[in-house]
Parts: sequence; structure tokens; C-alpha cells
Amino acid sequence: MPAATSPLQNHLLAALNPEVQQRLFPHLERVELPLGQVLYESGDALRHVYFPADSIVSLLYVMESGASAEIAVVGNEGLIGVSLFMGGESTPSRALVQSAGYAYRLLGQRLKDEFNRHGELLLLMLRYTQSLITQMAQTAVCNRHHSVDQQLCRWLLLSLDRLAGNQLVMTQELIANMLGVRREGVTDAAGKLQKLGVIEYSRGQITVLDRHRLEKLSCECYAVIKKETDRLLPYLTTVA
Amino acid sequence: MPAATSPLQNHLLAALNPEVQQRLFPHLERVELPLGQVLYESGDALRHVYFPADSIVSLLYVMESGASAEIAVVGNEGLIGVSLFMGGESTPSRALVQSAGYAYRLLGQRLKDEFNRHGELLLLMLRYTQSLITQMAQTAVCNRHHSVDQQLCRWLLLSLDRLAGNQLVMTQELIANMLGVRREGVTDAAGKLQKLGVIEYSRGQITVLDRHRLEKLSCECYAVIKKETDRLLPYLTTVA
DNA sequence: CACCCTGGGTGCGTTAGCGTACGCAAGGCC
DNA sequence: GGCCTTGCGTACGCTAACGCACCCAGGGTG
Repeated sequence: MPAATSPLQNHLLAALNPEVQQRLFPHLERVELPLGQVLYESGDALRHVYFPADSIVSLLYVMESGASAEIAVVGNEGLIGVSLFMGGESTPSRALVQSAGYAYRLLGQRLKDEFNRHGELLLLMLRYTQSLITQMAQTAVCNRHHSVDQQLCRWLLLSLDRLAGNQLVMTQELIANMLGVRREGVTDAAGKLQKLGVIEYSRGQITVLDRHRLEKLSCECYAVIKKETDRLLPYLTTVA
Repeated sequence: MPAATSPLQNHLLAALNPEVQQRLFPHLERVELPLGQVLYESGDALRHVYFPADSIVSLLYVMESGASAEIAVVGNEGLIGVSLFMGGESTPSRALVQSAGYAYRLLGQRLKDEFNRHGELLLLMLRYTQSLITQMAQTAVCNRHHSVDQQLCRWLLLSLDRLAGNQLVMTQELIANMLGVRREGVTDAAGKLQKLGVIEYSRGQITVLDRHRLEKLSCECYAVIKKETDRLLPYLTTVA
């Protein structure tokens, strides 16, 4: 199902006033993002910013050894490519599609042109960037202090918030790469959650049965991210 | 020694063109930052931004349990309080003086006024913010994958880059709080470095004897941060 | 001088997560 | 229907880091 996506599915685009939307939307290009696609590689000069509609993109750092760790996750609440307007044009991280879907992209120059017109778009982008910073900071904390079990809960919740239903299409191996842990570690943690009846899964399909329990089993990091994002971007009602 | 500090010791302030400096500097207030002072607490609405001259400030997250972890470290290469111009006005972290010294602070409103005049200051702040993001991201990675030994090296280097000499005034307990590990873990790691002749310390005084070795013993994270900061803020010659 | 607080050293049992290895079943493909 | 790839389960030894407990020395204070 190629689905009827709309730029308005992205909360940042939806939050713009109609005048700005009218100027910007004609320049948006709808692109399909299959699972595993790399939007940019560490150090790449970015040409576009991407506004996910129903897809999820992970920002992750890949070490010299090849091991990886997720820095942040971006869905329809945000955009990929903040370095374009932050001025750096690139970052030492990789943007990897973690859940297939669609996104709308915009040439970096168009974004900058709009910035120069007047500040609304800029202010919105900056506030989003701050929420992204919060997520990164919390990831650092979580990596230091919390168990794989707790981190899995956090990660499932963050992903769930960026999807429509209560289903995630992702293998335990993929999750392990994101969390930067062993696949077996994820198997253990997921097994526990399944035994508790919180989730159910089979061959890359995860269904969340009891979101409330999941939140209770998660560390405080999820709540911090959610609360802060809601504060910074109050027009988003359903997304952490 | 109350020292003869100058706003120009801060690299961001020094990078501004003379016209902007003339407008801004009269509004700078010189403040002393003793070790352990809290510039802002999690959730506090910020009134000022702080530009360190010779002090170092840690951004750290304090968990419900009381345990902490450093998110990023800021010295004379940067400023404290990005959330003021990012639009959030507060962050869920604490800013703690990690190395005593002086800083210059500016009312948030003055900063915003300058932003509205024209873009130079804004662009500079944004690029700095991106380098800060890099540091946070790398902290997350480092927390996940690297040993306490390696992390100590990274941390010493980051601190060293923000100080004049090759001396650090900080106890192992303080370092442990920053890294989010046990004090004994730091004792072990520091003991190894001392045996190797890389550092020397006694009762809260650490002297780096062989910086080159220290860099080699550190994980790649330090190099990533340094390289990216140099790229984003090329006018800084001596700071990571 | 005696005191004591702070900073650091050491040891010990415990545990979470790692690396490795192997096994097994579901489901697509010929 | 048989095959093979992919996704997941499990087991075992290993190590880094933890929590705890205690000790010792430097250096300032009364």
C-alpha cells in the first residue's frame, strides 16, 4: 500500500501558519524510505532536510570497530538534518531508516531562504532542535546507568510514539544495533517482557499489549524526554 | 589571585566583529564562579547566558536516585544557556562549576535583541550549539562502549583543553560524579595512568605529564569531538 | 601536639553484560 | 515438498564494573 501520506502528517510542517505552508509545500518532494536506507553518512554534506510522515529514522554513530549506538530517533514529530540550519552542514553520525515509510524533503537552500524571510520557521526548528538535544542527553544518561531491560522499554516507547498502531516491524538484531548491545541481550529482555504479557512478538513483528506496564518498567529517561518534548512543542499531542 | 580576566578570553565573544563587541560588551557582567556553584538547576528558567573566561562548567543530569552523569563540558570555547536562544528557556539538566574561575554573563533579553539586529551572533551561537550536540552524542556513545580507563582519558583531555596549564584541580570523587562511575573506578584508572607516567596527582591536584600518550590511551571519542569542534568553530585554535 | 576531615588505596564477593557457540523453528523460494 | 535463509532461544565461561567495608596518609585546625 503506497499509502496516502500528506506533509501535514509531519507535526513540524503542520504547525506552520498557512502562509508559510503555501510558500514551502510546493517545494516539498515526497520520497519513499525503505528500511535500512541511509539518508546520510557521517561527514556527508547534506543537501536536503527530511520531514518524516510515517517513517522513523535513527541517528547513530558508528565506531571504528563497526559497533554502533543510537544517538536519537526521529519520526513525524521532527526532521532529519538540523546541521543544515545549525550551520555545520554535516555531522559525524549516520541517519538510518529504522521503520519504512514516507518522508518529505526540502532543499537546504529553500529552508535557509525561508529563514531569512522572517523568524517563525527558524524558531520552530530551534525548539525542535532543543528537544532533540534533550533526547541525546538522556540517551547518554541511560547508557551509563540503566539496564538493557529498561533501555529496551524506553526504546520501544519512543518508537511506538512515532508510529500509528501498536505494532513495530523490527528484528531483535536491529534493536540491538540501535541500543548498542548484543542481540542476545535484546532476546533476554524481550523474552521477559513477553512472559509478563507486556509485548508479543514473532519474527520481526512486535506488538505492544500493555503500554502502561511498559512505561512503568522503563527508566525515568522516557518520561523526561516525553515531558520535555511536550513542553517545547506543545502543538504535538500524540508524540513524545 | 583575582586575575585579570577579559571577555576576549572567551572564544565566542572574541570571534564577534568589533561592532557587535562594542554593542554587547558594556552589558557583560563579570562573575566569579567558585567550584561547586550551580548556575542553574534542572527546569530553572534561565535569565542569563554565561561565557566562561577561565572557568569550566559541567552540564549534568541528576537522576531520581541521586546518581549523576555528565552530558557535556563547557569552557572558554562556548557558553552556558543555549536553551535561552533555542527557545526552551530551560533544560532538564544542572550546570555545575567544575573548575573555579570567572565568566561573563549577559541578560537573555540582550542576547535576543542582538539576534534581531542581524544574524552574525545567531549564526555563531548555532554553530557552537552544534558542536555541543556533537559532544553530547559522543558522550552517549562513549558511555555505551568504552571502558572507564578510556573515558577518564577523554575527560581529562576535554578539561585540559579548556584550561591554561597542564594542571587540573579536582578530586577523584568529583571526576567520578561527572563520569557517572564509582570513585574507586576512577582511583583504579588514575592509578594506572600514574604508573605509566602519563599523569601525576595528589590530593586533588592532577598534572598531565604526557599529553600525547593520554590521547593515544583515550578512545576515539575525544578525537571526534575535537575534530568536529575545530571544523565548526575554526577560529578557535587551542580548544577542543 | 592531638585531632580529624578529606582524598585516596585496597580487597572481596556479586552481577550485568559480553563473546562464542550451537540449536531450532518459521516462512519464503525453487 | 524439500531447502535454506532469517529470526530467535539457550548455555557457558569471562570480565568490567559495582557495592561495601575498611584502611591509611596529608594537611589544616583547635
